[in-house]
Amino acid sequence: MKDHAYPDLKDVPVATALQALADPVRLSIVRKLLTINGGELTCGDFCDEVSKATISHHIRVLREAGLIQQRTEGTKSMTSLRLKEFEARFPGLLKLVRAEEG
Amino acid sequence: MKDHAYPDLKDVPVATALQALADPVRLSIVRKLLTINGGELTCGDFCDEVSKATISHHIRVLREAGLIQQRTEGTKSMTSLRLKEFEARFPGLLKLVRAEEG
DNA sequence: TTTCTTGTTAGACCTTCATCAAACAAGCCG
DNA sequence: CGGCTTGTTTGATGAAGGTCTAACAAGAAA
Repeated sequence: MKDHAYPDLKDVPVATALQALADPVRLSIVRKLLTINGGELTCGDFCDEVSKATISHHIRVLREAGLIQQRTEGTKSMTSLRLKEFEARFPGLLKLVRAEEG
Repeated sequence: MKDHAYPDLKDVPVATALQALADPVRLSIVRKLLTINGGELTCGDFCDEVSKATISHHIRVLREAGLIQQRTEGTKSMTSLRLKEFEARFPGLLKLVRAEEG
């Protein structure tokens, strides 16, 4: 498993960020990451309702929207939010997601 | 043309608001409304790049997401942002849209 | 009334995208 | 080495939704 590149947040358009968050599965992923306060989770931790292939797809969308970063550890991919950077680029957006505990 | 109902903002999920704003045409509509500082525009004012049927569709999506309100005046439909209410429900969201003058 | 203007709706078309199974890649562990 | 774990990728499928034309609705204007 190779490491993935993730974008500079100043290159991420608002529409991309909004679109990334406008999906129930991705919203659920982000919320899970928010509840553990900036900690790391593996893809497997998100596979409650959909297949690992689907999760892998959504993780990619979130990564390309600048929301998350990943670190490879053995066969696992440790995923965490880019909290400070994302908040600096899109102030208040994550707070809206956190507020509604759906 | 009959008047449309628009939702109570407390009943609008975050995902609905994000999805409404995650489209280039709708983003452009909202930005036009933002530039005139809470004023009113007709559907025709948005028909630069797409047909009036398409605009009507997008206006409906925005209305059902609680972003806009409409007032009938003759054959025209005066559209304006629900600035205060939307800001109260989703603090900072419209500011993100306004910030990026795309 | 007839015509024009403005917007909505129905229907069709097509792109995007969410989803899955299956195959693959790559690191761990016996 | 061979099997196990974890993710990724590919290809197919189906649903959602953006777009248009054409038909319609309703007020304005002549």
